[in-house]
Amino acid sequence: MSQFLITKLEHYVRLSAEEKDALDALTQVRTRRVRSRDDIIHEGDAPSVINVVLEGWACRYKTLEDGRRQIIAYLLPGDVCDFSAPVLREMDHSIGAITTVTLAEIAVESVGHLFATYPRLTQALCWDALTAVSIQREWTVNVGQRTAFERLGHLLCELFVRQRLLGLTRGGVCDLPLTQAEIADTIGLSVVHVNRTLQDLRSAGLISLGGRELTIHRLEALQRAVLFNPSYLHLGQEGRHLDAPPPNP
Amino acid sequence: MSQFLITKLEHYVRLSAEEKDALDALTQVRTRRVRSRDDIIHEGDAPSVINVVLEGWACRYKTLEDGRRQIIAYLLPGDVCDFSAPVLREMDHSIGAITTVTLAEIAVESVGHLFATYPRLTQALCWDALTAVSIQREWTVNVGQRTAFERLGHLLCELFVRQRLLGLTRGGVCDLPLTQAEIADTIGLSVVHVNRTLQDLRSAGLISLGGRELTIHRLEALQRAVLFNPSYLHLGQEGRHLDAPPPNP
DNA sequence: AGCGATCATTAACATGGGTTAAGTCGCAGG
DNA sequence: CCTGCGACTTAACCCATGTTAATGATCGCT
Repeated sequence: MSQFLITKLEHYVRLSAEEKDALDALTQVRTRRVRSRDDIIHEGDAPSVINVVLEGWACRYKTLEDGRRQIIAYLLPGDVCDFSAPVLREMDHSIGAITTVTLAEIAVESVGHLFATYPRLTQALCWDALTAVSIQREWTVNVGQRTAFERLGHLLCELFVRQRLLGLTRGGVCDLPLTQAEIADTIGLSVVHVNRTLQDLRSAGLISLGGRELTIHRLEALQRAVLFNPSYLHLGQEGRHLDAPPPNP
Repeated sequence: MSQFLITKLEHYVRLSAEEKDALDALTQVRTRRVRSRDDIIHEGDAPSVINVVLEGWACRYKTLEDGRRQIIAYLLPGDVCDFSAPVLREMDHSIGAITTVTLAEIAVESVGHLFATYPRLTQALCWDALTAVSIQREWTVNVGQRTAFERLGHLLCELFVRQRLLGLTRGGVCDLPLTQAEIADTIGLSVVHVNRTLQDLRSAGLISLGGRELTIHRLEALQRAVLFNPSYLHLGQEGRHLDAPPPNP
């Protein structure tokens, strides 16, 4: 069930069978299904459980009073939605389902117990949470400094590499269940310009995109073209050989 | 010494004298002084201690290969530089001193001891760390969705409110030791446009800025004009009355 | 007091990306 | 089979912001 979470954590720390079982047990107690486009948690809520994505894509987002929306993060299988809930109480942003999403609902106390019992697991979950923060910082760089072409390419690189980490890619191909409007709200561009920029990436022979599927034809070339340096993903030992950053002289 | 850190944490959780003393003791063991413009930690470093700003301003930043720079966060007195260091090892970004900065260097083990001994303190520090992440998310929204005018105003609001939390404001006045180039690299604009936008804010009668000092003449009006909603700062009980968000119908 | 450096300001001009408005395609539902 | 809706695409036009460059202020240092 929590296969993806385990796969991800094992890139940081090797887990014992016992630890994996404990994690697996937790995610099976209670699950929830949220339909595409519905909210998983809404800003202002004080969730009483911790949600983990088991299947499907979700996103964090914030909406300004006048309707402008910024997608702040994508949550893929194995990602934790609301680590902050037990401490901060009120959500300062919403989480929405992109596709239909299956969630594990985990009681806060069971997580506390997990932490107290398995230090290695705790370490791995910390690593994961800190990596999420690092991704957030990189996104600030992305919208702050990069051109439209770079922003879009960078986003696609990230989503591809993150999926590869989960074993969700097939060669140079991966899912990409986003509309262009969602992409636009992610990288701070208009839909029209996302479309234009997508054409540029296609005609540069770097990617194909359509039918919810992304193909990256030359990952290294794309990475170089958009200044994508995967070190912010903190792939760790296991990850590093999977995705050697382009040797940058 | 760690007065600002304590002041900040007390907005989240009331601390006992013993807890405050413990915190204070930690920050007095070893301090370091870094001159304006020098780096406190550089990307790729694996710091062996945890740095806390005692005095002065610092910033997190990332540099792209071609020299573009994005400031990712400001660190004010009481802010922790590198909570992630013990887990992730390598820094994925740099931290630089804006003004001359005094740091407390705290051994990782003493923090572990602190956590084990004082649960309330642990909770407060978690709250603080999670708030920092929330600020990072808001910055993504800021550069992604807001106009130049809103971005700049939003940044100024944040820096003012954060300083007020520390007791560092004098009426509507606070320090602002940033150059326009630094502001530009923070909100993803050119220096020239920051200057223009600053003129707009001034001629709207909202602020005065000069000589490292910012005056906000009408905070509520400014907040409304730039869609600043302080809830992402998670001010908590104590903070809320200090800074009532504009009642937003 | 004068010098050099850094920072702020302004003007003139260029452009990346936004806006508006059609038009097309695919597909779920009646 | 038609209808309607959501997503994608394209074109024409426009404006917010970038670029370049020159001029002033400010300030620490000698």
